[in-house]
Amino acid sequence: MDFPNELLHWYHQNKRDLPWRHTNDAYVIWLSEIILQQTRVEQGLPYFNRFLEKYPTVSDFAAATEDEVLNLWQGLGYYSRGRNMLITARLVQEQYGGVFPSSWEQLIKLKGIGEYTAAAIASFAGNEPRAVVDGNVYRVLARYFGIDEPINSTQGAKTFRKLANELLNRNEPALHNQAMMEFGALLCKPKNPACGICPVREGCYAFKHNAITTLPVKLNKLKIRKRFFNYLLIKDGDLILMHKRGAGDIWTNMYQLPLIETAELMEPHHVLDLPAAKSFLSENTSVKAISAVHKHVLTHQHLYVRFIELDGFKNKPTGDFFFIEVKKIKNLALPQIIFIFLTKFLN
DNA sequence: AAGACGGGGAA
DNA sequence: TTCCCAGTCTT
Repeated sequence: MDFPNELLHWYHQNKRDLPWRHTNDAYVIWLSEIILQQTRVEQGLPYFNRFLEKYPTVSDFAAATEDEVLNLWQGLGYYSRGRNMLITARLVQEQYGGVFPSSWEQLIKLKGIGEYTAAAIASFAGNEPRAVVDGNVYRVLARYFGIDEPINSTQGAKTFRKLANELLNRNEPALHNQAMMEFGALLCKPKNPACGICPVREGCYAFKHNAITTLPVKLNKLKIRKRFFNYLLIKDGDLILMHKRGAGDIWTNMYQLPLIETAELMEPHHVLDLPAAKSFLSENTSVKAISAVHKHVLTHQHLYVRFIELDGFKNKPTGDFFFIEVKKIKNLALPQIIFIFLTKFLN
């Protein structure tokens, strides 16, 4: 049996029972694939169930508001996925009459759908012979065939895409793709792969040459920026002052407390002396409480976050600032750091 | 071609 | 800590 067929055989015996594997509905497949981008199955699963329950069809999704979608997406990260889904759902509703496309050529044009997702939906929903190349596939192919081209270089991506399509079982593209990914996720794992029970280890370059830990090769030059966030907690009875973030930074269009960002970690007293703080303060504003510094880790940034509770405020809020009832906070899409703090603080 | 974009789980 | 997850978009 050749390599792809061995994996297919392995898949039939070892696959997980996942809800999106019981449907051919392109909309449902799309929902699962977007949620699973850069996201573990266990983390995405509850979101998939909630989204499908709230938006059973793409028409239901298209009728949602961005606030609603982001609120449902809260905690999953990479929020542009949620915003792009709404754009795509509305386009599918308008241009395709609410019928989600399942051909690669149509899918690749949609917002939030790249090469991987187009191949996934086209093969799972349309039975189109397109090989998926995700993190699992990169790893499995790099190890088995001993490919040391960086998976995140332009040339490397081309090499792996070509190989993946050569291997593709064109009679069973959906099962083939599922098998490749499942094998990478469950057996040929990044760390401590289960080579001891691997059905294809005899043909595996990395197993034979003891290169499991060096393959796949990935160029990594991640620059991490430090940022210092001072959040102001301003309450007026059972109202709390909130701010809607704009585009061009993390957490686009999500909600936070009034923020004063500083170039370095500062004492709260000095933060309040800054010009940026003036619009929130009056002569009789006093500091009520100061939180410890919370470190919040993002992929490209480390946030050092402090919450400063104030008594009294100055102006009627304008623009993107507004007071909202505390009990309605749960309807806003909040970054995790804000959500966790407020959940604790308000209870 | 490189950088930005979240959050969490595993080792 | 470090890695990386059923990647995509922007510059």
